[in-house]
Amino acid sequence: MKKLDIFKKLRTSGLRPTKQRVEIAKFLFDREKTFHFTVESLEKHLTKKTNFKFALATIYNTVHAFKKAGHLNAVDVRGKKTYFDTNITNHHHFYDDETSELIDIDASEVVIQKIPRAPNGKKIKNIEVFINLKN
Amino acid sequence: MKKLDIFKKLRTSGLRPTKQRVEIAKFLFDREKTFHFTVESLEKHLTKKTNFKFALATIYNTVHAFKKAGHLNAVDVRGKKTYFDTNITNHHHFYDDETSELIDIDASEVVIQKIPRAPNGKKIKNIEVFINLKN
DNA sequence: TTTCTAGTTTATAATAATTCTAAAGTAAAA
DNA sequence: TTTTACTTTAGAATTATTATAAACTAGAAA
Repeated sequence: MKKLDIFKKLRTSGLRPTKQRVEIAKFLFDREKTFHFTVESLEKHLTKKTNFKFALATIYNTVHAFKKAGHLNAVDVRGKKTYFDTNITNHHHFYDDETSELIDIDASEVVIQKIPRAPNGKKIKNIEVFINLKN
Repeated sequence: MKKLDIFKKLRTSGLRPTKQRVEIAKFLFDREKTFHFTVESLEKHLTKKTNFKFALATIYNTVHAFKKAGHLNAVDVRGKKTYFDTNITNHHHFYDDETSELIDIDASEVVIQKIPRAPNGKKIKNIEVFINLKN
């Protein structure tokens, strides 16, 4: 991902490119494979990688701005922490309860043959499939 | 649901039938349709319906014992609170983000034609489908 | 029955994740 | 440059949940 694209992510999220935000955006978006994180894990990675300090509030704010702009997705997983996903394409997840690990499943790997129609005046926004794992 | 069944739910959860627990079990299981609740909403319903007082800790403990015994399911939903479901059969959900409302979908209403196989040494425990709604 | 014991309820404290706040700092417009 | 509006930050506040310990109670034992 080019440097310009990082700035574009920030700009389209309504965020000025400050030092912290640029590092967060680089860390999240400058990679081949998508990945999953919590605010806590992101903070650890960032401080380790950059030697700067990141207030948790800054990370929360930035991540939420990215989510609002559609550059990140939140994933609903059992437990207290919120997981985020840099994969914003329509896709699904394996979830391993024992390790709390999420694994992406490409949308093409899941074919749904039949679903009920949405209730009274509602429309279907999207479909999420969770395949829970055990050993 | 017969009174005996309420006591059976408690017994099979390893819980003595105390006043509070009997009321909780009656409220949860003595109904035609399954329903969804949080600990907070359950507390409100119980105090309104019975005029007793229920410490939150009692509700947490009881609900978790029911879950552990398989009489309740936890549902992963966006947001901080944990939702529970008295429907313990294999099934799916509509979720309405705007109203935070969950609606059951019978397992037979969803047919999945293709899923990927589980990763390295893992097995599939179950599959949950969430159909997110919009207006 | 009454007594005793282990399990229970309760209020409150502790914890954990997240959000808020207000002061000090910084990017970018003027 | 100077100014202004937006940011970062540390720490306080909030929210959901879990832990604690003292008072209470169901059910076994006498």
